[in-house]
Amino acid sequence: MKAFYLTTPIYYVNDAPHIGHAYTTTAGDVLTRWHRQRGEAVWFLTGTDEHGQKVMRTAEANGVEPQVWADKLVESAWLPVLDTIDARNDDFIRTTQPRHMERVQRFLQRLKDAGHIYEGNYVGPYCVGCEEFKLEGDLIEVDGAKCCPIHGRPVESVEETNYFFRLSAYGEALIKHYQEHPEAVRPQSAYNEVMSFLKQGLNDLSISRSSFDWGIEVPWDPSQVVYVWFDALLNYATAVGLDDPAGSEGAEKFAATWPADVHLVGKDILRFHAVIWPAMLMAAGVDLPKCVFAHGWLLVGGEKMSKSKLTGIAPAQIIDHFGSDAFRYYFLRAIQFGADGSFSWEDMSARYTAELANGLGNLASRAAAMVGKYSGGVLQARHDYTEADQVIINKLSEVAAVADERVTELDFAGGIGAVKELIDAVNLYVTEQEPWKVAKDQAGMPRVETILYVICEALRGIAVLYNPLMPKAMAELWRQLGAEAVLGALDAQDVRNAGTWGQLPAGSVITKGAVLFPRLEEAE
RNA sequence: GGGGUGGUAGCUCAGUUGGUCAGAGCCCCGGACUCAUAAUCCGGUCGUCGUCGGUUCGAGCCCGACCCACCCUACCA
Repeated sequence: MKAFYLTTPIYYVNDAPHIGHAYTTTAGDVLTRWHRQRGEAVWFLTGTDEHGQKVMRTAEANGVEPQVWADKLVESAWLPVLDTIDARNDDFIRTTQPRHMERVQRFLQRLKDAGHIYEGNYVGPYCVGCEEFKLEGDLIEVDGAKCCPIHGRPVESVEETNYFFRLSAYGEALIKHYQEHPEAVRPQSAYNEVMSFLKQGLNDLSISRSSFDWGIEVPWDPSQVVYVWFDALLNYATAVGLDDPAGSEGAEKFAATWPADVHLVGKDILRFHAVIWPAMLMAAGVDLPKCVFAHGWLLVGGEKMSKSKLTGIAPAQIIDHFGSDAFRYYFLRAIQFGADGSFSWEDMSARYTAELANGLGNLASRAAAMVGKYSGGVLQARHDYTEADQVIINKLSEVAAVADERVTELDFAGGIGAVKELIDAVNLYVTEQEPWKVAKDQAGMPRVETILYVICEALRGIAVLYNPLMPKAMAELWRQLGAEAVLGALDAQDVRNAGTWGQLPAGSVITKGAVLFPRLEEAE
C-alpha cells in the first residue's frame, strides 16, 4: 500500500526558524498523525535547503565555510525546533547530503540526455536575496538605484552562460493538468493565481550558475552549479529514492511513497511548487504530486512575518510559556488554513484560558474528581440512557465524522471546531444533570453512575480525536481515563472509529492526574 | 494596466446552491450552581454585513461601478 506522503518545504538555513516555519511543520505533523491514526502508512518529510549564494555569503560574513555554517544551524536550530513543537517526522533531508546530491545529478543528466536542457546566455539583474534573476519591470527605485522589490536592496547585473530548462514547453500541459485536477492546487485562491500565471505563458528557466560554487556540480560541466531552486525542489523525490535502479531499496521506497499526497508550502513559494516543479517531473516522466497546498502568512501587528526582515518570533518564545500542545492548538484552531492570520500574545492567552484550561482541561478535572468522589475512582457500568445522554452519544458520533472529513481536507480549524462543540456540550451536560445533587440520595446512585459514564466515554472520544493535535495532553488524559489497559495505546486508536459509543469499559480506573492545561500567570 | 483575495458586532472571525443570515467565541454587565483549574451554566448590551446602483416577491450571499488593504503579473522606460 502506498504511504500517505506529506512534505514541508525544506527550510533555508540562512537564519533560525521562526513561528512561520513552525506553523507549516505543525500543520504537516497534525495531518500526518491524523492519517497514521486512520491506520494508513505515512511518510512525513521535512528538511533543510543549504545551497545557494545567500547561504554562501552569510557563511562568509561569519567567517566560516558554507558547510560549517549549515551544519551549525541545522544542529543548533532546525533539528531542535522539531522537538520543541513535538513534530514526529519520518525523515529529515539536507540538500548537502550525498543521497540528495547524487540523485539530483542523475536526474539532471537524464533531462539533458533527453533534450530538455540546452546551453544559453543570460544577462540580467540579479537579486542575491531572492537567489534569482529579476525582470526589469519588477525592480523598484531606491535612491536612484534599481532594487529588488522584496528585499529593497540593489540588484546586481549578472551575465552568465547557463544551462536552461525548457520550462516554456510545459505551459499547455500544466494548464490541462490543473483543469483536470482542480484539487491539485489548493486553496481555490492559490489555484486561480497559478492558472492566471500559466495562461500568460512561461519562459525557459536558467537552472545553473557559474558565478559562485556553493551548490551541486552540473555533472557534464564542473564550472557550473545547479540553481538552488532546481536543487531544492528535487528533495521531495530524492529523499525517497528517485530514479534508483529497479530492485534496490531506494526504488522500493519510491514505489511505496511517490507521488507526494500533499506538498505544504507558504503562499510565497507557490509558483515554484505548482509550475516549475511539476514541469520538471513531466519532463522526466515522473508522476506529479497530488496536491500543493499553499497556506497563508502569520501576521504580527498586521505585518507579514519574514525571514528576510527580522520580525520573526522563535517558537520557543511561545512554547516555553504555553507548551507545545497549546502552540499546535492555537495556530491551527484560530487561523483558517490557507488564509492569512493574525497572531497576538493576548489572543493566544485568551484562547488558551477559555478553550483549553477552562474548557477541556476543567472538564477532565471535574470528571475525574466526581468519579473519585462518587464511585471510588472506578468507572461503573451505565444504566438506562435518557434523552440528555443520547444527545451526547449522538454528538460524539457526529463530531467524529465531521472532524475526519475536515481534517483530511486540511480544514484544521473546522475539525477542531467540531470537537470543541462536543466539549462545550459535555460541560453543559454536566451542569444540567447535576450529578452532585442526584448523589445526595442513595437511590440516585445508578443515575450518577450513568452520568459519569457518559462524561468519561465522551472524554475518551475527545482524547482520540485530539491526539494528533495535542499528543502530550491527550496522553495524560488517556492515562487518567485508565483507557490503555483495555483499549491499548492512544496512538493506535482509529480516528474513524472514535465516534463509536461504549468503548471505555466499566471497571476502568479513573485517576485525577496532572492538570491538563494549567492556568498561566499573566505574562507581558 | 490586467488578475486574485479580503473589507460582517470593541477584538478575532463563521456565514453552503439567495428566503429566521444578521451569527459564534472573546470582552463587559447581571443571575444560577458548587463536581471542577475562582472553573461551569443561564440571560443581557453592541452591527445601516466597505460605498452607490441593479436583478428579484426577497441579497453579506447574484450583477455593475467605485473606495480601501494585501498579493500575483505586464507594458513603458
